[in-house]
Amino acid sequence: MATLSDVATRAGVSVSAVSRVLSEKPGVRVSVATRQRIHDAAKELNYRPNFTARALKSSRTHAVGLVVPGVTNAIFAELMRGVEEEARTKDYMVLIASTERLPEGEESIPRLMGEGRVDGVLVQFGDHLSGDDLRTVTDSGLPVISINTINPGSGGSVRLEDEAGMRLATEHLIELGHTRIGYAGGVPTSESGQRRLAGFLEAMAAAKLTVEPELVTDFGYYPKQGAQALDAMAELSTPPTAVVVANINAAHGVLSEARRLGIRVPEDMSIVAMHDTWTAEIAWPPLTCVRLPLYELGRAAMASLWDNINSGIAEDRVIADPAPELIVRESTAPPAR
Amino acid sequence: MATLSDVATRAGVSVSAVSRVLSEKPGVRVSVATRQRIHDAAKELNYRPNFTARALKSSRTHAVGLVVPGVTNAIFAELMRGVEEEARTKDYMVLIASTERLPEGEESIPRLMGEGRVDGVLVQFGDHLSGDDLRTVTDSGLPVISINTINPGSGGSVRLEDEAGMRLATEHLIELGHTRIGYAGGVPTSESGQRRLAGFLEAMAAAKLTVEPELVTDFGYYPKQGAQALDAMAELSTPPTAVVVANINAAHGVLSEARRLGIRVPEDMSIVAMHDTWTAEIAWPPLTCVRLPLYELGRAAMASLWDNINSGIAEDRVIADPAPELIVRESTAPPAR
DNA sequence: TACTCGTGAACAATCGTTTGATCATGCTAG
DNA sequence: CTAGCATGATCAAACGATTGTTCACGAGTA
Repeated sequence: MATLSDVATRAGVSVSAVSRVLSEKPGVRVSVATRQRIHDAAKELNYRPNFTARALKSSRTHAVGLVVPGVTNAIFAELMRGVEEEARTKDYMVLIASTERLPEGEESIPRLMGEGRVDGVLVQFGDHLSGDDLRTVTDSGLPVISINTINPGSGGSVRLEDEAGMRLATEHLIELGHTRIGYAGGVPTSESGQRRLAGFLEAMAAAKLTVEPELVTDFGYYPKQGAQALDAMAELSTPPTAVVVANINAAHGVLSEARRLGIRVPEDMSIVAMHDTWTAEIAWPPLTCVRLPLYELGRAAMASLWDNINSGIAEDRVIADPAPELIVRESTAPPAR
Repeated sequence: MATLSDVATRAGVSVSAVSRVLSEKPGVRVSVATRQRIHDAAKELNYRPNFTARALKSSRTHAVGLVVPGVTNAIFAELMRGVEEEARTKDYMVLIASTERLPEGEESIPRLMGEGRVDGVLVQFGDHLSGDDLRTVTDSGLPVISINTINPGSGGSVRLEDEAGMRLATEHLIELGHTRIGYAGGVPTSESGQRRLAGFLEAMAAAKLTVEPELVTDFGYYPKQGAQALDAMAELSTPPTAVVVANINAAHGVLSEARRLGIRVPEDMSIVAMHDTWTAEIAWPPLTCVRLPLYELGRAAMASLWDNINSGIAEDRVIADPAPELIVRESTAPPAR
């Protein structure tokens, strides 16, 4: 690990000269000859600036934290891919902090943030992460971008067109001729969950369809909770002929539970899900989904955080490009008659 | 962000006193009174040691890099979960570096490693990452643990019982009565790929079954390549009645291609796959798999790296606990007769 | 009284970079 | 001939923590 002073010695100049030349700031007065010698020496020694020293001096770590509920999740993976890629273009690194299975009293988030490890944080709140945790984060004074939740405190946010997406999904079922439509939503405290429900209700209202309370569930976004939702609906005297599932992971649970209960999809029941990950295609039947730009959401989140870090501006952005798109596969069909 | 000297001022002592008290090294001589004042001051100011300063002084960043081929991958996710969790117990953070879609000439890996950002690196080589890249990594002088590949240079490794796993998968098909069994493997340059193929061949040899060369393919571990493999086998005058797929992701591709070609699974063809991720259950039919301890592999990798960082010892470990296990679902059945 | 020794705490150097201030040199202009 | 100035480079002070060394003080001993 060659240091600046190693290079300086080899080139026969001072460390400051080396630093200035190598950092290529405009307006430094160094002769062509020494410039050359410095570059040569640096190359010969394979010099790389020490990140910790740089970070200490400049109080910039060129790293951001990404706080997510869990990593074994295709939705998260897409998001993360976007974050990663955008970070690369900005010359940033990404530190993952999963809140999955956090022992109580766990300190990893405050530690991540309080010790100057990162220049900012991207937070995607899952069901089990509350506003309190968010406060811990925002109170740290670090730039924070929250993903899919409008940040109540300061700090910006990025989110998707959840409402429009759900409307699209619901309209698809309505167009197919369904009138008794169920809704399997996320936990009611989640903000994006509320937006999705709103989208569903809007579409139903626009079609003058009634929404019976027992057809609206809010167990959560995971496969097991999707299964729970289906159980609840299947128990009804007249189950719905179609279900809008607010999350594709939950939809996978709905699908397996349907199989277990002998409900044929889409013959007995149509399923349409929010988010289009690669798992939609391997499911049986392949899931009809509404594709929201998760990858772009990740990129936008990182880009916003970068802006926030560098200029302090914090906005709430809605990622609407590409627009929500219905991907029709084989889990939806007209209702049996 | 309170610093040591802020605390020192408030407690009316020197920074060194504060440092010694707060770091709780045994054998420091500080009176109970000042000790108390220091602790109080630290608490009041919510002092947290600055990570960059600490790292610079101690040349320990308490962070490791995790280099993986891609993040949108259930196998990787399991692995990463293990790494994460073990890292947490060791008070380490994980920096993800995905080699997916790396622009050519991309420098992110050498940068990650060369700049003193991390204390060590975990590398999982995908198909498109060669020994050359590995050399870049090992040459940096940093502790490296390679995952699922025995490191040709120095540095330790952790891997799974690929051979035993494939034997288990193959024996399952043999026991069901299959004799004409195909093999859809990974790219031949991959070391774990070679071990898996060996396991398959061993099991076949032990059952005195012949392995026709055209039934052994090596397109790769991704869904599309699984589909390719099936295409190649379906074209044969007498296709196999069962296929061992060396990777579950490829198996998903096999399944959809089978559907496209009108091959019923398991009636016309049985499929057994390596690795058991949550996607196995959402597939149709649910995939019979061999479960290898991916999560434990991740934990072991991180633990090994930690050992390597702290004591310089580098071993090649095989993670054999829990042992490979066959999970029978619905993609395998006796051959039609 | 003078000396040693233990105790509790401060001093100061260091890690590798960055950057404002300073300095030596040679040249031009008055 | 010298003040003034642009040029090219060095000096030195940070950033925040760690740690070997030194120092002041009082108690114990000869």
